[in-house]
Amino acid sequence: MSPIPTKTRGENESAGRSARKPTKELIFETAIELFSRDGYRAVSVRDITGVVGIKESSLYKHFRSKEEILDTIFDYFLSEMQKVQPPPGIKEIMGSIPPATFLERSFRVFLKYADTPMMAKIYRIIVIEQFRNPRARDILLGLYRGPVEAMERYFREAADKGIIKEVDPQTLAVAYQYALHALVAEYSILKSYHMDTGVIQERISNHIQFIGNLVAK
Amino acid sequence: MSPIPTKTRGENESAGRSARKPTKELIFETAIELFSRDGYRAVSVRDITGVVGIKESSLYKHFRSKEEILDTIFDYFLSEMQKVQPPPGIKEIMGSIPPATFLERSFRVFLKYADTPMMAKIYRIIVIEQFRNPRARDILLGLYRGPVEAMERYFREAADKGIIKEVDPQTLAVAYQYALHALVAEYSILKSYHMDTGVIQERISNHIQFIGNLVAK
DNA sequence: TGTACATCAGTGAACGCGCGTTCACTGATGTAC
DNA sequence: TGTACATCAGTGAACGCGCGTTCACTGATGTAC
Repeated sequence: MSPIPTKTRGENESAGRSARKPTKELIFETAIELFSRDGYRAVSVRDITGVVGIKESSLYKHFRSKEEILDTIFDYFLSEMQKVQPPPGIKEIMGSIPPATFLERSFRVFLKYADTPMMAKIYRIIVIEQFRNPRARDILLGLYRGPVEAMERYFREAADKGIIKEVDPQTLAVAYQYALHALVAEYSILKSYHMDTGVIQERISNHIQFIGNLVAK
Repeated sequence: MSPIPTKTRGENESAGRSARKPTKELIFETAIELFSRDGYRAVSVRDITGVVGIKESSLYKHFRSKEEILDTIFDYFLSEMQKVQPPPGIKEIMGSIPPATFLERSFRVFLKYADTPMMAKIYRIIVIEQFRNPRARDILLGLYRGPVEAMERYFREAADKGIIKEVDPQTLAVAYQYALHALVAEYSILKSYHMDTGVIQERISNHIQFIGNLVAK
């Protein structure tokens, strides 16, 4: 269930050239854009409604408060992130491909959902708000721990089945995923300032290959 | 040269029981405390002066503007961070100790300067402001790249001297330092919310040992 | 097909409040003679 | 030792401005009969 219902009474989806996104969606997207640039506190309701093209009082027809917009944004992020795991058909293909290929494939699944303009912006909001907003904190802690646990399970099972070398699965998962996390975090800064991301993308591919080959038999 | 001069005319350092920190220092420390909790924008000049115990107009006797306080905070962070590198006597001891010990020792030097209450708080400010403030961004990018470069040099030289295995030094440095960066970032969140940091500290020690042993001959 | 009614997005004005900064001032302290 | 002056941290009041939210309203649209 999407946290942003897009259809309400009176909207004509087939309106053609004059079609315009529902106002609630415009508020939602504008808030993400502005919050991700300046942080929740620095963006005013008037900033948002000014971009959307409505008066500030109209915003309250769609959201009960400014805080509710932020909550809706976090809801959306979580619902998208749920799609990342589990990697589809992990059990079946695990034994038949080299670990580097498995890691690569898993990372591409992650990118598919996480490397969209909207998710990138929400990630920035979470980073900005992590010390102030407990929900942002919990989401970010989940982004640290979830992938490590998932990768630890993979390394353990793959080692048990004799597919990869016997290395402590948690140690390996930590070295792999925490590094990946920081690499993605740097990528996120660079992208938000439109700086060159070539070097960091190279480092990411390289790291995936390195850990994959490290455990390959 | 400290960005916060602590002595001015009229201050009596040996004043005994009635001694009080210079107001400029109190403003500086209070601003760090509040900015690190809520972010620069969310903290008002009145918030700061209220804690310090002066009127808001008095703040402008010490800082030209609210923004100048933030700049002074960044100055302080950079001047402290300069002390971290280079690890003292790196060249001499490099060959005589196992790589895991070298990494451990380097990390302890980092902790000595970075894991103080004040530096931890400034780090949080930098994280919060990274997408909005170009100085915060540059400092954070330096925290990603500086240590990687330093460790790359170590791995390269150590490999050249036959002290460690021949692994691509940059790949190794990336796996080592980026993971460490993310581990420290998670440690930072946990500490700011007074949550348990035992698990993450264990992971840090473990990671240092893992990479150290990985390249040991 | 025509009419009465319900729904609801959007409006305009206002609310109490806090923002960063300025400015003429006070009064304590240090310095020069 | 006493006096005149300079320095400067701190004050109190005010500035123009923007904040999140409320509220009675308008007017377009869909629904029921």
